[in-house]
Amino acid sequence: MSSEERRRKEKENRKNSILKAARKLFFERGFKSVTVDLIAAKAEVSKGSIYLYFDSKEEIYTQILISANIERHKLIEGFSKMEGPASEVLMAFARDYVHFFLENNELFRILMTFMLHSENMNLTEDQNTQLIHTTNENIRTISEILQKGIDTGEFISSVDVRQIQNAIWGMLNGIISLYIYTGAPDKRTERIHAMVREGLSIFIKGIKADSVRQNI
Amino acid sequence: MSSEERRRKEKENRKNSILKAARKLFFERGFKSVTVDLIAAKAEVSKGSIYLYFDSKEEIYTQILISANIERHKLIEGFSKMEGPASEVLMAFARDYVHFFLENNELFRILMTFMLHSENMNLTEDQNTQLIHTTNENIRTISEILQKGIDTGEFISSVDVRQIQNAIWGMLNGIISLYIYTGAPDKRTERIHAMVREGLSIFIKGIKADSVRQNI
DNA sequence: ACGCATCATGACCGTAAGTCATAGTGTGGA
DNA sequence: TCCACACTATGACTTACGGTCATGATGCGT
Repeated sequence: MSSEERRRKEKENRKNSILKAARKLFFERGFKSVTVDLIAAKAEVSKGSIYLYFDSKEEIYTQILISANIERHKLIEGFSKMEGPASEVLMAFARDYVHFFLENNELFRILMTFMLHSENMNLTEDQNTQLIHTTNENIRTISEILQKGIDTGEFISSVDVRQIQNAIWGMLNGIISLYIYTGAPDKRTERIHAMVREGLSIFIKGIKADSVRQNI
Repeated sequence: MSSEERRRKEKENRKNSILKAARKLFFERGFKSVTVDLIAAKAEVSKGSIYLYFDSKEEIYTQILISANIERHKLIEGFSKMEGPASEVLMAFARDYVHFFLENNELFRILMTFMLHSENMNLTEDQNTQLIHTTNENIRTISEILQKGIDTGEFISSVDVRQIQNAIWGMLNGIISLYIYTGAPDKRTERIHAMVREGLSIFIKGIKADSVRQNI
């Protein structure tokens, strides 16, 4: 039915405009200092309406990461199909990943908050699953690059791809946390990227086929 | 003066017993669901007294990490003086570090909360400095181990020790976050340790002198 | 024994998340 | 055209919690 369809669409729009307002506020001031009343004011709806579309402030916060994940997924699909040595693709991916979260500081905080406090986020099973799914979808790229490297003989085949994916992901997240903490803008950014480059290239050296001949 | 000294001591005791009560509660229920009234009840003091010793709930939370850092420092001093190949010492350190935070989940959350939200923690400059200092003191061990490895020729000398220290630290923290998120106890613990072992050993391979002969 | 300084207390305040009774709006049928 | 009904919007209200402060207790030096 056309009217029902329009209804659904309008509902989706309303939800999105709340999300958009919330996103802007959270990015400007962080989770704690943004009140639901503020979001309501910014989105030009009443507070009650917010709770018509979301169950809690935490859900709004989470939802922002989910939609960012989905958007981002489209942008990074290319990496796993990229030409050239897997090691270079991996470096490029890492650079992009770090760049993305340095530019979107608060998104990273959402990710970490979720990782560290998933139980206290009052999310439904569905929302939980969705967040995990979209996140996994994005980091799986690392596995794909690693696998390509193994297939072409560039990387040794004795590594557990999934585990290395997680180790690399962990390293990137850890480095980003470090940056967010030391916090300074500008110059610091370049140092972080240097750290990622150096750290990852050592890592790559460790899985390169020709550097471990004696171990095979 | 004896009476003034006793006063100071009693004050310190009071502070410690509040800290002890708070620690127990935070470890059981996490930051958010522990109220200051609860801490007061557990420590058998009034709420007002709590604020005689601490400026904010966040300060209590932070102080717990600081004292844990200090205690832990005594325990890990040994690592940098440990006999044997630096790579093995590094592995042992990593295992210990991860083990510590897996056992003390909430301490890790405090660390990360501080790293991600240091501005919103309402800490005085002093408290801030103290936390940074004690944390640095503990992770500097990594640098010391790396340096020893370089000095004995086990590791290549072309690496930036400080940067590698941070990369390794980041990796460990990232992996711990991942664990806390996937959360399951028991079996998961062994998988995490396996991930740390594999990740770090690849890393070590990347900085070992004899695996990069062709790069020198 | 008195006065002063320090410490302890819990009623109280302000703020913010979340709820709900009430009001508005648009749609389908008479 | 108008009515009834379902769905949506609203903001005053409730509740909970961090933090404060006026009042009272305690003990030390004189």
